[in-house]
Amino acid sequence: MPPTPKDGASQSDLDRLSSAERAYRALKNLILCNELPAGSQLLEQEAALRLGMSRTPIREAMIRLEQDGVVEIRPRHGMRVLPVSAADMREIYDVLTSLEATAAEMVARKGVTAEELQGLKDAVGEMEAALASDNLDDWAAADHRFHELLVKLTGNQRLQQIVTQLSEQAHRARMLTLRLRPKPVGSNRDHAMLVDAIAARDGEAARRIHYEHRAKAGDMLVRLLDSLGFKQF
Amino acid sequence: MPPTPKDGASQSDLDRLSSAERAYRALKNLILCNELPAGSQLLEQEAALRLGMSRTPIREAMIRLEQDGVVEIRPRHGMRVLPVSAADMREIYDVLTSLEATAAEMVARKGVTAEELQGLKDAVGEMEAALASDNLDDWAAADHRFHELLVKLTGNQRLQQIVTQLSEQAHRARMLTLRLRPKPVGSNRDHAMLVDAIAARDGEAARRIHYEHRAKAGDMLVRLLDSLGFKQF
DNA sequence: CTCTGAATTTATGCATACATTAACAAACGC
DNA sequence: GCGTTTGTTAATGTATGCATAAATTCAGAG
Repeated sequence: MPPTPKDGASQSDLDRLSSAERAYRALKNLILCNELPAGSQLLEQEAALRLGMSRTPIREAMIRLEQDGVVEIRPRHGMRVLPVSAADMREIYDVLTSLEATAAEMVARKGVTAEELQGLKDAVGEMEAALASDNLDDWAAADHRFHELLVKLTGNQRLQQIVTQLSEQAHRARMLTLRLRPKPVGSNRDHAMLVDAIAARDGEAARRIHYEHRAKAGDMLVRLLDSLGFKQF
Repeated sequence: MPPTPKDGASQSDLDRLSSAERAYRALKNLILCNELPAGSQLLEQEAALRLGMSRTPIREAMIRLEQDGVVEIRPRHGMRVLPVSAADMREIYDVLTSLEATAAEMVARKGVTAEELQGLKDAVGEMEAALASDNLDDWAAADHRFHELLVKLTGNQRLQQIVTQLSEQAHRARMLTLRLRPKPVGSNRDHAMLVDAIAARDGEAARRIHYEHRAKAGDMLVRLLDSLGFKQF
């Protein structure tokens, strides 16, 4: 096997990508990292200059971002990074809660291999370690991996794609509120319980546990965003 | 109020739409109506000629269709209308079942106005009438309206958008199997029961009824597609 | 007859040109 | 001063040109 980097893209990989694809990834990255904050506007020409390409691939990237629900294209004002209000977060979490609870049930009913279970356990372990060392960024990354893995284990690609899209929409707001909320100790407990339910192939319990887990997280985020008002978003 | 047509697009409306938007709608329409059957390929130039515009707006439309999950863009072969296999249908219905069951519960808990409830009842009535007069196309249209209205009543726009997208992916296969399955008498009963549960604001029952309803429909479609093999798709 | 490889065709990806029209600003009338 | 109107600017939507690279075809060797 040639030396293939497992994640991200190597230089040569990036090279062979189309400009439109590079533009899409670059812009999405800027947005998800809050480097282009909510409300920012970016003209096609500006983006083209910034990324060193012509307007055409930029337009194509913007169209995709608009369908992803992270920007809005306003005919004479370029693309505008969409703010995520408390109401938006409510919508997103209502759907995420439904889908991930279903995912948990599906995975529990179907059963998982020892390695797959270990993957979930590893993520939980990382979350506990991160929490012990007070590293919230690491915790968020591990939490994200856990949820991502759970959904992946369903094998349902549409489910994966939709959950990813919604998670990305919520990502910026989640990052901004990461340090404003109580330490997620309950979260780790929930995840451990879910892993047990999956190991026991108890679909009923898995659904209930994960449903409560996501509902709690959603309520907290919505309340936080509400209390923040629209200072950030 | 100026004479605004309530649905569809008037001539002048169509006129003021961008070519890219017209291309998107036209192509999507061709696909959903099976005029471009699954597996069809269409080059940019062909589509441009067909719709009387240049390749640029066609490209933009194709990009959107690809993100909608109805076509695949294959670099030297134009766009290809994606087939919907039994496994795809399984994926789609698993997600739809989860989301619509949640929608039913949300709507029941929230409660609906008399007019909204009547809208649901009207759709059920149309389905019964269509079934009585053996008009399956009308039945399918009314069924679609019922499900659409149910989701709309949640007020969750993201939920609506996702359900619409999945329904569109499933639409062609559903149409093809419409006449191959037993008459949907149970379906009408399910809908009537759901309406009652919503009227009674019984979220629990609403979820259960609609979950079973969608699960049944999904199983039937998957079995049908399986038995068809890949003749059509 | 089959397989290989080179030449040709052609669809695409991107850049660029251009017309359109919305946003902005300045000037004018009230 | 203030509202209106007109003129200007500039961002977009679409068309088009062009280089690239993939697919196909055809020829020739085995």
